[in-house]
Amino acid sequence: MPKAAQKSDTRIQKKNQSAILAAGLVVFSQFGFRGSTLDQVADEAGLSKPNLLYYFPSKDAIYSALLAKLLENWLEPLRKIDPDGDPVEELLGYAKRKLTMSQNFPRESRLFANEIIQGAPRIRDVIRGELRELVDEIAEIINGWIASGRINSVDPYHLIFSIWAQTQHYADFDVQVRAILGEVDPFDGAEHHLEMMLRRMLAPTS
Amino acid sequence: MPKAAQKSDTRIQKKNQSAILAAGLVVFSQFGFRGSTLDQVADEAGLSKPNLLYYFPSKDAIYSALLAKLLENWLEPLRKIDPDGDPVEELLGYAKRKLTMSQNFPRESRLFANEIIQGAPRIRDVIRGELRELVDEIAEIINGWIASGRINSVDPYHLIFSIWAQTQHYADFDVQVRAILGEVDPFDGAEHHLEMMLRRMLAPTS
DNA sequence: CCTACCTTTGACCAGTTGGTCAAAAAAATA
DNA sequence: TATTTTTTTGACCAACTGGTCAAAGGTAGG
Repeated sequence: MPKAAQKSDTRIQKKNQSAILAAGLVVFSQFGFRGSTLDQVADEAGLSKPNLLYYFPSKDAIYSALLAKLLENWLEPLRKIDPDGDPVEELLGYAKRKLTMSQNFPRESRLFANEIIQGAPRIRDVIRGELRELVDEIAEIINGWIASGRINSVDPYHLIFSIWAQTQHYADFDVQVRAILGEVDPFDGAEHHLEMMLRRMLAPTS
Repeated sequence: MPKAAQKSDTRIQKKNQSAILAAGLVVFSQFGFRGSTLDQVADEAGLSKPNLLYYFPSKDAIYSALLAKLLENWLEPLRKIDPDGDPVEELLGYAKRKLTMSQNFPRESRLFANEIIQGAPRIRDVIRGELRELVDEIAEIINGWIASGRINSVDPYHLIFSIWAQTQHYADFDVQVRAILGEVDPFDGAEHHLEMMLRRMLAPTS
């Protein structure tokens, strides 16, 4: 590893570190932590294995770095929900942001899915802490909207789950979705479907 | 492996084969094929590794046997959709059947998810063949219901995806769901939410 | 060009992996 | 009980795993 006392990353360091993370994402998102090997990652990054370990102290360090980076982007869209905005548009906006993430960062989604399926050994704390609190806050907001009659009655937690489920499905089950749709681009129909679904579900029946 | 020419499985064979498959399910569903080891499976099954390989010729054989068994149960609920039944009740019934499967067989769901995330190397053909055809048929049925005005207009493919996504989410992301809900049982609210969502979405607005 | 540091690599290591095999132990059969 | 068949196991193997290390090759600044 480049000396800890170093002041800032050199040009080469920046290039190789990001090459390693990019390679790690490709490999880990497909095979999970235990199913991936350093040789695979090194190969994908176009570096030798000892060279990998010059930039990261261990396989675990690469994986953890990826997870950490991922979690930031993962929680962010939730925070953007505005209690003072129009309820339906806020929730719709959130769903669309998540869908766009599935489209643009499918590997990140699969990395996350892999980690959760394996029991979330490295992000248990974040999920039980930060994420849970954040979801609780949003649930409060949604309950407020319901109480004031601005949207239909729904369980806010399951509403959030169903947005997560539907948006991530297009990234995580990409292979299956494309196999069934054939030539059709999944994301074209997905956005329209999601919007329609949420509108019909949330629009107050007055 | 027990001699191929054998007439039928002995008592011991039946017991051990199913013990191995049960153990394989536990291990493979958590770590995927590449992330699992024969030692883990043997340990979980309470057998020695060479003993495992007396019943199954290879790690791959155990995994493939599990996948094959899984695929049967996986496609079955879709086939039960009755074109002559009440549209909303038929779709609701399907969704509930899938949710019950997530509740009772979460490991099977995760095994499937793992396989798909990894690119479905061993079940590509089934997905592109049998599954696709089956979904096409159901899509036809749904389109018929829409044409006759018995349910609201929806894209049948994305409707099916959203049922898959939401039901499987409770099995595949079990850890996350429970971390957020705390003491609350996810499946209680899930069924009600799913039903309400589908009814609001499908009920013809006349 | 020289020096000091940064980067890369080949050789290597101990532990793990999927899998084999002959022989021992148990069961079933006669 | 004697014999045949099925089941189990310990010892073993080659390939692969994550990781180390000393030495070689580059690079940047003086």
